[in-house]
Amino acid sequence: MALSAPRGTQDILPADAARWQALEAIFRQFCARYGYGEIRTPIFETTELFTRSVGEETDIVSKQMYTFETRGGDSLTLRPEGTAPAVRALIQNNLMAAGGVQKLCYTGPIFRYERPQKGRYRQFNQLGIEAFGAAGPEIDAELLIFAADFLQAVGITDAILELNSVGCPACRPQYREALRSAIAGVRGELCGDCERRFDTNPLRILDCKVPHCKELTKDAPVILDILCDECKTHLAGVEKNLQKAGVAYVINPHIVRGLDYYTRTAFEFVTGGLGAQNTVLAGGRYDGLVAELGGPSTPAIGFAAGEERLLLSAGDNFPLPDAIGPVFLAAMGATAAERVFTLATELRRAGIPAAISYGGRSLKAQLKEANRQNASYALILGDDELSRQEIILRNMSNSEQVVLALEDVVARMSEI
RNA sequence: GUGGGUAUAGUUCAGCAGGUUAGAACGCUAGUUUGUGGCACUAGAGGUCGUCGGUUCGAAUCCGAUUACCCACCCCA
Repeated sequence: MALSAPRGTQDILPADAARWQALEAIFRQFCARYGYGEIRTPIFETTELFTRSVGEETDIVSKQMYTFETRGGDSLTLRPEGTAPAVRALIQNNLMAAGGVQKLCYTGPIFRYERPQKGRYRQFNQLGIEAFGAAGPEIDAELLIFAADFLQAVGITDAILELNSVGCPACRPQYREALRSAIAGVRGELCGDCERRFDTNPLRILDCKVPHCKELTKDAPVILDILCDECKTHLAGVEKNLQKAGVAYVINPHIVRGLDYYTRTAFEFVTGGLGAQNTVLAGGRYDGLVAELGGPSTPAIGFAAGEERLLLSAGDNFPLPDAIGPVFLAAMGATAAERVFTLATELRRAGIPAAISYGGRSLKAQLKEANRQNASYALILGDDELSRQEIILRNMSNSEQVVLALEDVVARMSEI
């Protein structure tokens, strides 16, 4: 019985790896432009890090994390997100002590125990950035410009930026109560899920897909009406800077964040083609988290994006750089095959990608192999048995051929 | 955790009112080509029809269970 990978995981095969490498290269390029330095944190952390950042009671902690116990009895968890580990590392290594703004970026696997579906896996890869120490709206706008341009650069041209403010500890509780009291009268008419959400997460009721729920809540208050002056000013500042940069956005007051440490700016870039998972990149401001995890009170904002979703969403628009295939060395005859092996080594040591075929196949088969490997050129070593020891350089794309001397081969290939 | 769909060759799929040796396309191997890839033609290899059980003289086909994958709900840090 053959084994398969666990549910919700996948192999990234050589044929796809080029896309991943290119995606991450583009991301690193943007990080360099905007001054984000890479941080690599452990794949697993203490469970407490996530229970403290996410909250003890949620479904997230109780059934969506990969938590396990060490032999020594410590509880560890495969990281279910990138922000909390980054914050932990920031605090532990005292990065804020350097003063100014700390900008961190990361890529890597994330683990969530969920039922897989389109664009959703149990192990997936995220790329993300976090900026610590800047409270004003400029950094929000800068980060959104980064995100918008990055999505463009990877070929996602139809993503829409949806922007909202979730308020702050001063005004969000007021909104939550205003919403509850507005809906309380029709609570009995809501669907079962919303009935439950009323207690657990009333803001999510506004996003219910059931038409009747939508109808019941269409006149419910939105948070933008209830924001405090500071939050309003902040949002206005973000919008002004986005407009100056020419970044299109829409205000969507239904964007919510379940957790209390989120403040003010919240956003999602949404797109079609991802099934029910229509968010391709999301983030927001979390001025409360660093202190929540025991660090100095530090304003912060970040975003993260699932790399699988980015590639899925970009599809054929993804700007895959042209792969330059190897030089393929083909042999006519047994002694020529030995010369091929030696010459391939010589070329590779000179830094030139070289491929050969294995096992003495016909010349036709060897050239077919060259084709399969997307070879740019083929070097055909002549038949020793017929004393035709010349080397033919064949351009695989237009079949042009020239004859080379053995000692010229490396120099000639270096030019190409 | 809940619901729906699918499972036949390396891949994408056909076959299914139950009936001898299970098909196609593409891919693969080789030949036509005293050695030169892509095009064409020809031949060949490759499947215990997801697994287990049941009905039947007979099951890829009908029934049940199970597993895997896909999609959606819940959740979404």
